Amino acid sequence: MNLEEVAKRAKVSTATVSRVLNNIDVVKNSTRSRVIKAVEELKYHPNLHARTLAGGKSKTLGMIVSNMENPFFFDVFKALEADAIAHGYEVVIANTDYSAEHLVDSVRLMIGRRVAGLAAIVSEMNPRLIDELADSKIPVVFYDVGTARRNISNIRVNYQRGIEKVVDYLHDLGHRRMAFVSHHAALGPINVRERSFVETVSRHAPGAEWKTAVDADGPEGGRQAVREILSSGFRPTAIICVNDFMALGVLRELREQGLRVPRDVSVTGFDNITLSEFCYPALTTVHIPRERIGHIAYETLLPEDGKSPFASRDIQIDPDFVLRESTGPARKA
Amino acid sequence: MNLEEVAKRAKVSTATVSRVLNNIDVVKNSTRSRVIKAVEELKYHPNLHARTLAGGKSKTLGMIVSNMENPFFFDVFKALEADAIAHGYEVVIANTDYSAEHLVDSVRLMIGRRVAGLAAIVSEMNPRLIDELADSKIPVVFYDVGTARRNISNIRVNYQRGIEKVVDYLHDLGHRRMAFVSHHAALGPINVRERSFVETVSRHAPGAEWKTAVDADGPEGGRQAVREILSSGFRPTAIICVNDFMALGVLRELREQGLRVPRDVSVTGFDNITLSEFCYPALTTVHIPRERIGHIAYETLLPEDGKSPFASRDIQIDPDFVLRESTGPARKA
DNA sequence: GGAATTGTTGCAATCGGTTGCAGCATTGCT
DNA sequence: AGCAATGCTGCAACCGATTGCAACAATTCC
Repeated sequence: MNLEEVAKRAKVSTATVSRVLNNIDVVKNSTRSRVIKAVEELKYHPNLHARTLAGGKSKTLGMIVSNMENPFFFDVFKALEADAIAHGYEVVIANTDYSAEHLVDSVRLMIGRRVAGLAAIVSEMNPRLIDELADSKIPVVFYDVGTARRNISNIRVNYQRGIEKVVDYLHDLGHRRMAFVSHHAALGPINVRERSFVETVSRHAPGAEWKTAVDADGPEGGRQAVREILSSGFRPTAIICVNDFMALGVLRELREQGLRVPRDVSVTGFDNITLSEFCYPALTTVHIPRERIGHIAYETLLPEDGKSPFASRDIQIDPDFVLRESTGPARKA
Repeated sequence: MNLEEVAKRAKVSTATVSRVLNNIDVVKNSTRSRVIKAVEELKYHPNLHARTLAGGKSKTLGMIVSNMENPFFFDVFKALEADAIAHGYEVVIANTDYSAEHLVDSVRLMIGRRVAGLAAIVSEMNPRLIDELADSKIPVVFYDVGTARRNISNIRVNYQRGIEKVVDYLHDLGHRRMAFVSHHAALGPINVRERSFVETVSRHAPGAEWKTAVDADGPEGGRQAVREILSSGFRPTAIICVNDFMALGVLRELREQGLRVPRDVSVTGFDNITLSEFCYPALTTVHIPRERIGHIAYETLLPEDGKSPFASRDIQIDPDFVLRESTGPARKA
């Protein structure tokens, strides 16, 4: 079922059918309706591959994320997609599950698909792979990885500042034994958060003891991390989590172990995902404007007409501290 | 950057390059390595559209879901994707947000993309649209909507049975005033769940009072639904939620209103998503084997070699009751 | 009424690959 | 050495669209 069959049935050329389908308004009304009739009768659906191949331009955006299960990524996606759809684009997403291998495959796939733009919201990326993207000429926007270049823009959040706000706040409440729970990604912003934690503690909370634990991203990972910390004998009065998603599991495990939050232990998250407000107790966290990030990503990849087609940008975002119920004064020993 | 340039550089024809790229092992080793060298030097990435167009077959599966934000759908996706990737396929997903319009667009897009198979995990679908899919000849598997036909398979869960188990259990605990919280989808399985609720209450819990409330799928919707119920003056001793995702919001709002779960009110979910175990209190719910559904979907669309290419199937799944901490005896008035 | 416009439609090249078939180069066999 | 079998590679048609250009048709204008 292709253009030709439709053309035959409507007794016109494929060129005319194509024009009708693309709303090019030079076609006579009577012809147009004949074509439309044929299209419907044959239940014809244009072949997207042929279309983008012939047209030379793709109407799809790509998005690569580390862990779609974590609502953080989904929220960014949702905003990006809304903008895309509003402008007649679609967005295909790829989930790497923090695997470098999957990431390579996903990037190659996106290039192969000749996407009109690519948003990579991943915590790390091999420099060689970044080069590959740079050479592809595809407009790219990274979230917190790599550096801006000709065809690559960058959105970054000041994690350092976010963690400082958290540590400062806890230190003021008297906390002197803290734990940091994070996940596997060895490089990139995650490590930035961990490093920030260590540095900030030694600078803003001198003399405090601390410990870090690492497990998979997600509630289950958070739970495991807490088990690891507690079974080591360390008894923190505050647990700082690399993100809210893991914090959910931390809360759960503390409850299981009979520790009250925040009376016995304070817990903080990061990101301010919707769930952080629905868990118990509601999480004190740091707000990352995910929706804004999604919109910026879109606007960066596909600027409104009038502006230059694609300009490499470097955008900084300063996160805000969000106080809820999972934190309180440190318990006296 | 295309095959021809690579061919020129390697001093061979495009046919040979194509053979090398597709691992067709008739190419002489020395030639092969010359081609590979050229591919790498030029950082060539084959055009996916040209490839599927010329090859006639697509290596991608499509999946359409109602609400990717709800972990239920993500879990199904994850299992499906794992199988797909293991067999060299990729899967592109479309999110309809419960919008019939988006659904139509998504289906058309998938057909246009000539996917090798399509999994539609949505709660409702216009019969005309189903026909469109049927005519497309694309292997399709529905989850709980439509009926099996030539190229359409069906996986369905016995909701009726699931709800019965919940209502029976609550009735045995003495609950006589129940509320049902569900979301917007007007037709399909959601309504099945609601209808099941009403029928089951009148059959298994004769004389019980009940009320239903509807809002958006998700924690926020659950919260709103509870507000609606309580502000109407109705004071249920048990709230049955159409799914766990909404139940999260129900728990939160009850807490806010000073009602203890399960002492004052019992709450149940449906699906048994991971979060149902991490919220407080952990949810009593009904387990839907999402992972299994994903695997079945894959296996149905792309049967292992040896079996017939695609056979229309109709699969039934019986859900299990999962007892946790959010339910208890009805409070005496 | 005939020339100049303007409106509609078709021809055919093109996008970037895949693949059946033919042909040249080797190698094997007698 | 001569012929057949086999290995490797290239030619060219094809996949299903888009689009510049030419051609024909319908109007408009003087």
